[in-house]
Amino acid sequence: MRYSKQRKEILEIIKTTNSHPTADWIYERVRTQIPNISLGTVYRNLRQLVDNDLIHARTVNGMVHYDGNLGDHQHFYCTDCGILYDLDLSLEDFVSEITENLGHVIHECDLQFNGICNSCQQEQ
Amino acid sequence: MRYSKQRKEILEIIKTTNSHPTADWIYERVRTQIPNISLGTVYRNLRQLVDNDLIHARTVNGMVHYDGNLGDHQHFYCTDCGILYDLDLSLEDFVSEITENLGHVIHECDLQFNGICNSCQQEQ
DNA sequence: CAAGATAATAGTAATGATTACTATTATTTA
DNA sequence: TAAATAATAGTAATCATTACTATTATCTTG
Repeated sequence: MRYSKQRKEILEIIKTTNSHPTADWIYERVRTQIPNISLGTVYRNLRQLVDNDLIHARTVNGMVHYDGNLGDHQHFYCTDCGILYDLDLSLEDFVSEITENLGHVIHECDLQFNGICNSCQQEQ
Repeated sequence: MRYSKQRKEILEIIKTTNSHPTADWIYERVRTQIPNISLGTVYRNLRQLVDNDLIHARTVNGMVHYDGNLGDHQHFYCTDCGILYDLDLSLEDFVSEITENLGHVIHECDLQFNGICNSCQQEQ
């Protein structure tokens, strides 16, 4: 992977933003620095950066949000204002942390494990 | 909300399918019963059914999957074959249940809480 | 350091899932 | 049973994302 100034700028924006921006938001932002950058370049780089594990992608409400924080952490999504908050919690007491300490009201809990299932392992 | 034969058939399909189908899969399936049903009708009904909490929607890999199982449960997504398995686990011992009993290998854990955040509550 | 190899780019066209629109049809309820 | 209106089929439009192509920038190696 080569490092063009477009790629450097896109990575820099994601790394210094903790609001989990979308591709379009990143495009508008990077255009202030590189006015004639192509939207396709933004998408190509986002995919490249995710594939190389330099950033993470997360789909919320059908839109992909990018996250430069690679540390193991969870999220709280406000269904009213749409902000996706970072959470840094131990599994034992996350619920009380969210409701009592942070004051958010939980309506849904969205837990999913990704990996290779039993039957796919048999085939290898 | 009225109950047309299209709506009844779509709901029936989702309720009797545990493979978390997509809109397009449901469209192909319902067409065997109602050949001239419109794809728009399928989407309109899926939204309606989700809004009325008769089914749940879940986005995986940028595609919306529908779930007729309204009970509190978690999921395991195989990144190889793409099957989204149902899990019914207590939070304490879910990881050992998945790896030891079910034999799946976990690569990622995707945990998100949805609700109303502290600052949105202040505004009300 | 120069030059060839090739990865990345800008710009544009295409795709694919989903939504909007409109005239017509079906369901409801009084 | 008939008026009120929700839902439909069919089609066009939208919106995020991807594909394509000729050109440009980056990397590597002699």
